[in-house]
Amino acid sequence: MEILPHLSNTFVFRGLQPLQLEQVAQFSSLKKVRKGETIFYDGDSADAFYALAHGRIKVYKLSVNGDEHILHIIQKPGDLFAEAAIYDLETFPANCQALVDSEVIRISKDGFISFILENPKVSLLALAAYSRRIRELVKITEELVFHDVKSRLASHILENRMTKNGQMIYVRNGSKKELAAYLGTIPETLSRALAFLKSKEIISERKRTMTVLDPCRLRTFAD
Amino acid sequence: MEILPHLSNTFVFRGLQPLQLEQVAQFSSLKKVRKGETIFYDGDSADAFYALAHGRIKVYKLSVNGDEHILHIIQKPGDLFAEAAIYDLETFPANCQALVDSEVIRISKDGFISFILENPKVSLLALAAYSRRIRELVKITEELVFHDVKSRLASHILENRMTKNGQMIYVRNGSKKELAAYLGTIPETLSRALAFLKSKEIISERKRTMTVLDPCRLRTFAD
DNA sequence: AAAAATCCTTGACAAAAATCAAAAACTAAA
DNA sequence: TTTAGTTTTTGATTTTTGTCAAGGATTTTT
Repeated sequence: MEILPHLSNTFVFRGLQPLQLEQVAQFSSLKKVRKGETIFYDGDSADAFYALAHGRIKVYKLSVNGDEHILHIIQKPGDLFAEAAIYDLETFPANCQALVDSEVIRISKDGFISFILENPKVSLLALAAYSRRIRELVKITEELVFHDVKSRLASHILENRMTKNGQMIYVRNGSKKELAAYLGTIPETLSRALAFLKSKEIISERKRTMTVLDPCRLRTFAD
Repeated sequence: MEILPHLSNTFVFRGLQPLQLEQVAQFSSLKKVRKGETIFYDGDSADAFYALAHGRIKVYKLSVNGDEHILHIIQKPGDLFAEAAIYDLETFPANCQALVDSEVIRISKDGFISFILENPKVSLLALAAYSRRIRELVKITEELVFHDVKSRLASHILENRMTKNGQMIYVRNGSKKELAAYLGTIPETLSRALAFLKSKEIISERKRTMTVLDPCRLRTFAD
């Protein structure tokens, strides 16, 4: 059980005393999930929440005709998911599936609640985590309402870019279908948006790496 | 100072002991705001959060060209707003303005944090409140991605309807412009969506009251 | 390396929604 | 009540996005 190092890497439990971590470990368990495996379904009874140990997890909703909309992709070890369901909901409000072979930590709802009651400082960390998620979601709705696909793509690239020897690059880690779902559109529309940016020589693309050729003009599309 | 009854009506402080309420009152203050008055602007430093005593408040973002998108309308006394900014943000992430003459309770950030640390049970209530907001926002993004304006309108009516002597009615409390912004669209498009539902005799409208003539068919548009 | 499967792109078209402009309906003020 | 103001509706048009279908490209499997 090498669960402790993973726990101390979650931002809710980071900075806890070793003794407190031991307590948390008592109501937590490590679970391996294979690529494509579902961790929980929309509507499943929610008696736990999860932290990512390593891998890639998607949290998504399905529309009546089966289109999926990705609400959240968890890929940073230590990030929590499904916490929203814990406090006042009986069932999970979305589906959750591993995109690659992953390991997740399952943290029991009841265990966590009694732990919080005994360790009030932890609750402030949890509240902060929640408020971050809220702002993330507010950002998403704002993007959806104010901006078209081109500009949502531009923002996304600018917010997730890295710099590699002077070049501004964005490395896509999922499929384009996934990226499209994340941006609230479909692969065809994403493809056209990308084609547009490439035709204007604002970005270039090779494999999973996009290079931003003209950051300035990309920014004008982003807002 | 008739602040105590208002406090005990907020869902974070509901159920608190009189003594605890007194404590909360010490770092809270009642503020009158006139219609149109701004409570805080996007970017203002966030050293407090708010609860509605009575009135109507909008929390909204402005796009670069001045279009407003309403993220949240607070009209239920006791509802919190601007809490997201408290825990890990220095500034408010949106604007906030009174839609009618209102009274709000300003709750100091520092005061609240020390209070939580001494009263861990309250944090569970706060966490529950947060998770509700998260689900609300998830619901909004989902609606925006999956559904067109007609169906967002239909859902909205169905979720906010009341029953008055056998009739299923929806009473609009803001302007249509406000409703349009809330639904993530513009007044013209809302107007057309309404005209459509009226032409099909699914709803009728008189003043600010819409009567649902055919709940069944309205529901088919909602999903 | 060939075959199969999946993913991505492109085109033609249809639908949804935004924009612009103007008229109509409603409200509030003089 | 008349006027002035705002809000709402309607029409014509354009832009954006989705749908469907087909062809390429890429990856995976055998």
